[in-house]
Amino acid sequence: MRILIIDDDIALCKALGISLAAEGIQADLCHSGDEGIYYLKQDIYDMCVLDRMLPVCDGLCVLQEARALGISTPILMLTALSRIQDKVDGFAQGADDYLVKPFDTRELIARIRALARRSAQPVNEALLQYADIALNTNQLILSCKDESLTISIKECELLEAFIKSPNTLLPRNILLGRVWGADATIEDSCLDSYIHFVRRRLSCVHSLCTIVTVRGMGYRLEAQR
Amino acid sequence: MRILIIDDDIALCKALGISLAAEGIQADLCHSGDEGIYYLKQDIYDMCVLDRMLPVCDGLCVLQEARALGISTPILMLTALSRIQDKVDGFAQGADDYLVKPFDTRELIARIRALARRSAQPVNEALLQYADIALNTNQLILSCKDESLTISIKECELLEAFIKSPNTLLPRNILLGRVWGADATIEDSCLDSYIHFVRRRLSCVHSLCTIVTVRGMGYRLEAQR
DNA sequence: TACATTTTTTAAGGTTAATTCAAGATAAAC
DNA sequence: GTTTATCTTGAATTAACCTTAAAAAATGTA
Repeated sequence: MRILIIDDDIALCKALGISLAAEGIQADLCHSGDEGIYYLKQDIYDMCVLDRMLPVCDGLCVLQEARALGISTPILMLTALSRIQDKVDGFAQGADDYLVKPFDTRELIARIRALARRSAQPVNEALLQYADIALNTNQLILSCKDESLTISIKECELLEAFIKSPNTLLPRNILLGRVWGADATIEDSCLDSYIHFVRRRLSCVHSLCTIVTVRGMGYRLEAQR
Repeated sequence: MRILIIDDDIALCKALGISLAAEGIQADLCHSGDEGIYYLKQDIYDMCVLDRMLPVCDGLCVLQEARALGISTPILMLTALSRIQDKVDGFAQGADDYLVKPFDTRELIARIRALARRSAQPVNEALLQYADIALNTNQLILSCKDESLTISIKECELLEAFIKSPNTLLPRNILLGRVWGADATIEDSCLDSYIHFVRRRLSCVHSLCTIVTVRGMGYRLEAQR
């Protein structure tokens, strides 16, 4: 993690830099608002610690300009002012957190961590993959290279069973259990139909995957070649 | 915006609920850790305000359990303790912000806004945009190119849920939660109606966006081509 | 307060898609 | 060649969804 610290108190900056380094956080230091904007424009920081009181172009001004430039780096403001209105103003201008000086370094580090964690884009998709196909079980989307299509719930559950155990013979009764539950009151022919449907889906996206039948036993998902 | 408040101080909760409502923030209230977990599991909140001191299952415990369950809702912790170590512990467990009691309601609201803003994709909280549509959630105005019209609160909240997660399947129960709250005593058909209303709004402004239904699951907002 | 208007909720019937079933066609095994 | 399992197809069934209308609630206005 790389962060930017903008504060005219050079001694404080250095001390902070050392404390953060010990925590594995790289900190770039600068001491004026103009410099700060210059660095922020690089758009390479996970977050920024910004002092409210700076000569010439002050912290609030830096914040405003940064947001106006479309820079969305998370910003934690530091200030000697503890007036509520100052905090409210800071937040209104686009600050993400606010800490009053003097502060404890441990609290600052904890807040930096929390802000960085919160700002990272979450990547949570139930995406199953095998060979050239990908199955998003949340969205019910089957894709293969640049083609994709939506499928039904049952089709998805059946294909999911195959992708989770590729190149493995899955007995018919196991498949029935996975898709329709252990005590389903379903005719065997229903599985036949769905095997057919899923095969059609696979060929529709021109996948190399095929469901091969093992007579008297069940089916197996394989990739050609 | 819909948030969850978990605090055993019932009077404080009510007062907060009223203050937040005045700011256009919907708050669901609950007064124990167990309840809190139950509500958080619904995954319908933009953020959560969590008291550190709760009988039986305390705040830190709720936080831990929520994160262990994979719930990533932003959490702001409240506490009467101002010891640094307590804050550090809270952040380490996955809290996103920390406020010491007694606090000023304006500061809490500012922090709630900051956290929600940081956690949601769009930079501007009032104006949501996707593809050719823009939704002003303050003024309840939906616009598309040079056309615009005013819509109702419920329509707006539903559309807001879609715009915040475009191209993503939103299950029916999630949508019900986002618009009507976790424990709404609402018929499913009401959601049907509002999907219909919002679709009519979208076509009325000639948007390229459509709400596609994923049978048996929910709906997804997509932009044509 | 009474009335009008808008918004929200419910209910009912029509429509469509997903699922299930069954029958004939096909292919493998003996 | 007969038997058996699987494939394919189409039709029946079921469940989800859409649309509409009207009741209920909330809001605004005289």
